[in-house]
Amino acid sequence: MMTYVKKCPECSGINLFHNKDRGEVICKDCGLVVEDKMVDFDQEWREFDSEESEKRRRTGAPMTYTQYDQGLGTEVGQKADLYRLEGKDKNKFFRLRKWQYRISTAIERNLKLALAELKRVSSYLKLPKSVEEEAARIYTLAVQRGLVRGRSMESVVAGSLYAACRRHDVPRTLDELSEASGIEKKEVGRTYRFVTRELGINILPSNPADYIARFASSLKLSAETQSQAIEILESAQKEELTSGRGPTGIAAASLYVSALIHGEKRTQREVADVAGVTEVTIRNRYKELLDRLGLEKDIKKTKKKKE
DNA sequence: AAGACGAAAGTGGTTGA
DNA sequence: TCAACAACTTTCGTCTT
Repeated sequence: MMTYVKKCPECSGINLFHNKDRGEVICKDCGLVVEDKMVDFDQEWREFDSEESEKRRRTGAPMTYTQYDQGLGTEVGQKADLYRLEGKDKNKFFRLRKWQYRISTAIERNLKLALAELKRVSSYLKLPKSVEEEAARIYTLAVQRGLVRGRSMESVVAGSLYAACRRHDVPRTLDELSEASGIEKKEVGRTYRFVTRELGINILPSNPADYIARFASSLKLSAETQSQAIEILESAQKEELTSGRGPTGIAAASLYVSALIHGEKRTQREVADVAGVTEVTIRNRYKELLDRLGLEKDIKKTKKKKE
């Protein structure tokens, strides 16, 4: 079973303590309750043969936020039942079905549509299930608080997904979200900020290192280049070159430099494209990196080697 | 000819009065 | 609510390989 959270969002500590009895995950460093909706996956009974297991099991499909009723809804009457009923029973059946229909409030209908859209976008971006779940949870909360009013459903879906990505350290750029959802980039950003602020979701600035792996692989760079890019990134953070700057630009520049050092040169254009920034930004970051960390000699070294 | 570089003007968002 | 501001983009001309 994969853990839900790896790092404490408050202090970034990794000493997370799973308290199964209370269904909580607690950060040992700062005491923050990181997650309080854990599901206890153990069964509390034992079964010795198939008969007992039939009798004692009482759960159905897992509960999930990606179904509009969290997978727990009741449907009145399935087709097969319909033909078995007669007279009074048949009337009863129709009455019940009508009821069921009326119970579905506007919220539920909205959720049904939205979650379909959410799944579509999520699978387009090949996002892990956990992120999809989180996004669905965020969206559900947003609907309940009436945050969708005045905004398009799609944009809130995109915003929720973006927020979920950030929380799970699987960063996708706003551009990618925008492309997948067909919502303008500004709009996605706007609703993302709005939703996270209104719901009080902590927004830790995304770590540039999280982008490296994905960028590196789409540029087909070696593992060495990749790991050096992360080293460069870390020293850049020590030099305080990273604060206030867009994380994608920094990640892109680190990769660019690292590729130069390893003789796997990529053009600024290529790197800029996968990172979703312009060459100019890469140039600026790149220059800062060379200035503050003595990297010129490393690049020259690989140049000479070539000759 | 393509890529790298840098200047200048424009954009959208944050901040602080 | 408005203006100043920082980061980033777009555009374009020049230099280097």
